Amino acid sequence: MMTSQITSQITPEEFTKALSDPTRLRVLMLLIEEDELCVCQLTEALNMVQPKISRHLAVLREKKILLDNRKGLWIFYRLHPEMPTWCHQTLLALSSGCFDNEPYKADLAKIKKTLLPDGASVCI
Amino acid sequence: MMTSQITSQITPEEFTKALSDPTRLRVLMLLIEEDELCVCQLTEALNMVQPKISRHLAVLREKKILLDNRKGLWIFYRLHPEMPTWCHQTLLALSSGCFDNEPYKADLAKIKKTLLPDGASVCI
DNA sequence: GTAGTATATTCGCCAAAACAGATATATGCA
DNA sequence: TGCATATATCTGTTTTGGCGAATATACTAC
Repeated sequence: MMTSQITSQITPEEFTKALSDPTRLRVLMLLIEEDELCVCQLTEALNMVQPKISRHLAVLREKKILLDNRKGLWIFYRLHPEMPTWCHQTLLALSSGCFDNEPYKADLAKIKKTLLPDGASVCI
Repeated sequence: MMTSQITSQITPEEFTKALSDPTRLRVLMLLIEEDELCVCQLTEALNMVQPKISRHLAVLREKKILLDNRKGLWIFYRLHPEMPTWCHQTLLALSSGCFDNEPYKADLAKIKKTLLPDGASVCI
């Protein structure tokens, strides 16, 4: 017998609420451009204290918008691969409104600087 | 001399915050499908008291997401024609996540019932 | 003018959510 | 084992934002 796992999908209301915080929006915009980022990279790029970043990451993780992946001491976050298509397209549409403006442009520039040319990431 | 009117554009933070309320999201989803709707149609379709609808419409109007247009006793709201493209595309992406589900499906059905076949709208 | 209808706004209250700071947990290494 | 680093969570406080109810405004018809 096959038991299908019912993974409750995020609702549009939950999704827009998750996007409604400026910090979370900045994180998501970065993760549209970069496959994965660790907490310390985000803390550095957004210039915020670490617990603040972690709390917002937890919100996005609990809604299955982000997926976390520990690699030793670091925990990397990425857009959840099973996120519905409409969520991804919403983020893409928003990104075209973001990257012409601050702080999104500067955030991305800062992140790019912490990435090695071959894509390997460093933590400070 | 030509003086260009600097109309401050909505920011992505302001936009996502405007979308983060369930009532406002429902209104916007309806206005993606219907060119214009008056307050009493929205009040009826969403089954909410009129001041509640009006307050949420005011939020969207102040952010220039909606444009109001009085016709006698009725005030019709529509998506603001000068809304940035990325806003419109964001709403479109969200709509494909909404209309398979409640309450969006039922809201739209209710609205359709209050429209005359020729598109002229009636108020109850 | 008055009356009636549609819509907007104000006010006081309450709950959700963000915050700073302190602390806890997990991992790696000596 | 003990220590250092990265990240998560807890706690108490403050801010934000939605709500119901009452009231105000705008328009139409008489």
